[in-house]
Amino acid sequence: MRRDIFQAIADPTRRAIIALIAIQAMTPNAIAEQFDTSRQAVSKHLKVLHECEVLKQEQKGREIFYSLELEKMKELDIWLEQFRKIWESRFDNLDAYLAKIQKERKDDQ
Amino acid sequence: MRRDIFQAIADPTRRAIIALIAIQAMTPNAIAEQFDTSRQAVSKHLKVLHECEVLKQEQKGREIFYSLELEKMKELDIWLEQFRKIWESRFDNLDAYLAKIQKERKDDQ
DNA sequence: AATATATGCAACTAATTGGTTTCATATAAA
DNA sequence: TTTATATGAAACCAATTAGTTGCATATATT
Repeated sequence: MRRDIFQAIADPTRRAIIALIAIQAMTPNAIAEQFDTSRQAVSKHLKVLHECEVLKQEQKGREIFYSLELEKMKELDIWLEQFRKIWESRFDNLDAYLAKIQKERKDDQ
Repeated sequence: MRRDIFQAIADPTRRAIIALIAIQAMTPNAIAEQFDTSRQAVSKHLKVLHECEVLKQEQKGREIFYSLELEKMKELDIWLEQFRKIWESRFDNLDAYLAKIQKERKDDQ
């Protein structure tokens, strides 16, 4: 089964769980209260996120606290890097273009 | 049907198509040659990516050139921003911690 | 010790996905 | 004008997904 950060964030409920947990560690019950779906459905999402290593668990008695594994989010950031380079270079081109037409206007004077 | 950038990049073939097209605009046939799947399967991926506005089309005679819509990739970047803030603040904490123990060592001397 | 709470797993289901093959259409080349 | 090429759409299929309900287990609480 495909288990990666891209598949993990494809589902909107999972993205909401990630955003929720980014702020503070939470138990499955506390998380489930924030959604309209059943506790078990949330539990399945947590399983997926844990298998992708997006979340980590910490057992405290009968409770389990899930927290965000920031390193995994960085993987996404790294993938995005290639496009960031492109869009920055396009801005550079725009800068160069603006400088060019500005120079031309100056030359016209 | 859910059609967003997150769902668009969930599939590895689609991510490969995006990366391929980021470099230069390409026709469906040229793209399909890069993959093991059929031209029609690639065509379906292109349809999804186009519907998500990740790709844009430009018709030239009987050929269609697909190119990347960088703005859509920025949407992803914006979503990531919230986590970037967190991990930067954690690094700040690490910096503060390192400064603290360094000071303590100094005090011990 | 009996009961309540927190959690995960199994079995089932409807919808979606990613692929295939076949067919239709539009443009270019002979 | 006939033929070849580029592309998308339709119908179908197997696998996956996201949800449900019911059950099992472990830890607290009474």
